[in-house]
Amino acid sequence: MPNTYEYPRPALTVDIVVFALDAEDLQVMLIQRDLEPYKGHWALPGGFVRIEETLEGAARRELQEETGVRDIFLEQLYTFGSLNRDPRERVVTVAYYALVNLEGHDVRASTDARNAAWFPVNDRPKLAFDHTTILDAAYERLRGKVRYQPIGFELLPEKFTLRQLQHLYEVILDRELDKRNFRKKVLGMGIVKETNEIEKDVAHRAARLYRFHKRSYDRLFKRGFNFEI
Amino acid sequence: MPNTYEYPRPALTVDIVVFALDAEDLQVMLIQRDLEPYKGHWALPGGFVRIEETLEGAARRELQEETGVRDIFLEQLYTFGSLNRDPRERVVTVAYYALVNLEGHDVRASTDARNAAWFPVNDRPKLAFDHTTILDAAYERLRGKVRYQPIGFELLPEKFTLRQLQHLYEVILDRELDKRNFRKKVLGMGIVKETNEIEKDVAHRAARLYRFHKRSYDRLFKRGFNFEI
DNA sequence: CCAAAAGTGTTAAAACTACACCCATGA
DNA sequence: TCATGGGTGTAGTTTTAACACTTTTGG
Repeated sequence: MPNTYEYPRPALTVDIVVFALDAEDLQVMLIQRDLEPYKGHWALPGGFVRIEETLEGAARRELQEETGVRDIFLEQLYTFGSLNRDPRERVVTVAYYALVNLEGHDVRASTDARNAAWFPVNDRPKLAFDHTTILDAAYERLRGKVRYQPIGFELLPEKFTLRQLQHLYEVILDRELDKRNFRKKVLGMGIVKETNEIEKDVAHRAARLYRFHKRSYDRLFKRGFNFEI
Repeated sequence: MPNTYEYPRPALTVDIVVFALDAEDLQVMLIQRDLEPYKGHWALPGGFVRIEETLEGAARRELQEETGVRDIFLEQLYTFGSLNRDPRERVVTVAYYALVNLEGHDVRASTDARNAAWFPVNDRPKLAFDHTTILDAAYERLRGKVRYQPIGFELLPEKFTLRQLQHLYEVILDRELDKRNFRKKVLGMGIVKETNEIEKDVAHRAARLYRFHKRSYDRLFKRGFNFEI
């Protein structure tokens, strides 16, 4: 008999918290459920782990199927296994968080016959299952990690202004930063390289565009350098 | 038919990396396997998650069954799910790491008819499965986390000397620290309280004993205080 | 010519680093 | 009385934090 085991096994799923940044806020992508339980509620994208795919593989597949997003920064967050997470049966979920830049990826607001949409992290609907707990954990991880690892760049287009970068940190850390000190610090680290382009279509002096220089960062990191905003 | 599912499911296990500190080194607890595969090899304590217990519950149960250790600091590390971790079938494991103080807990070197023993983290045998990867990840997590969260105290007895605390950081961070600067910093944070006891049975001037003051730490932490060694 | 954001240095305060000697205790 | 670690302060350097004006550009 296939799929029969000596002892009962929990179902295993992945759920993904996808963050993006618009001009105002940090956003999270949610999907409206079309099945019970929690039909009609908003939830994190996710689904079952297949027997022949890795956890990260499952996360990437679900993300593409449900939101059209691919080739993005994805990192494991935490595994949630409390007993009554899902009213149907025991389900253990491995949660991931992802960072995308809204310009570079064609994140459709609706795919796969489901309703997908961005919500501000701080102004979101009630979520299905324990997804509020998962989202809170992801947000906290992001806030913590962004300070000492240069993952924030994943939320920006390849070329960005220092103002955009500062805005990113201000939104995530939820406090204002001093412009001069911020520039001094970021430029002093030598991990962004200026391009010879400037931003376009702005109604004021155009700012220089910079690019994250992973090569420099990796070199510094190996020497014990501590990226810290 | 019980334990039969529509789709195949991976087995779900927990594995625990238990760290302790002796006078010299950081140690890790390993168990010698008495069954195939990897019979006779050393491995991390761990085992299957039962359908009616949480992940952390499974970790604590296995830890007690296999090593006799209980009531200790335990934190989820990472979930490992690559396809061929286990030669028998697909097994996903949720790894935890634990910190114990050798004085306070009666960690028997052998229980449950198995052979359990401490090994220096930097001088350990080859491990079964992907347990070397798991141990390395735990060690890295410990090194990272100990610097900005006061989890190191879990490796010490309730009352400890500042020298012991400094030694702990030197071993984990693998570098020497300046005695005066270290004391200045730790005492300046106000998160250890001196007791009016001194150490005993030492062949030199006895040092004052201190105690970690969680209350003060929690208060500072809420105000955004950043514990940093 | 106005509105809006770009870009740019200095100074005071705080934190960090390096460093050496006397003291108390038990063997 | 000797060996061992306990305990203590200062000075130079580096890092951080606070702060305001001129320039460029498009509307």
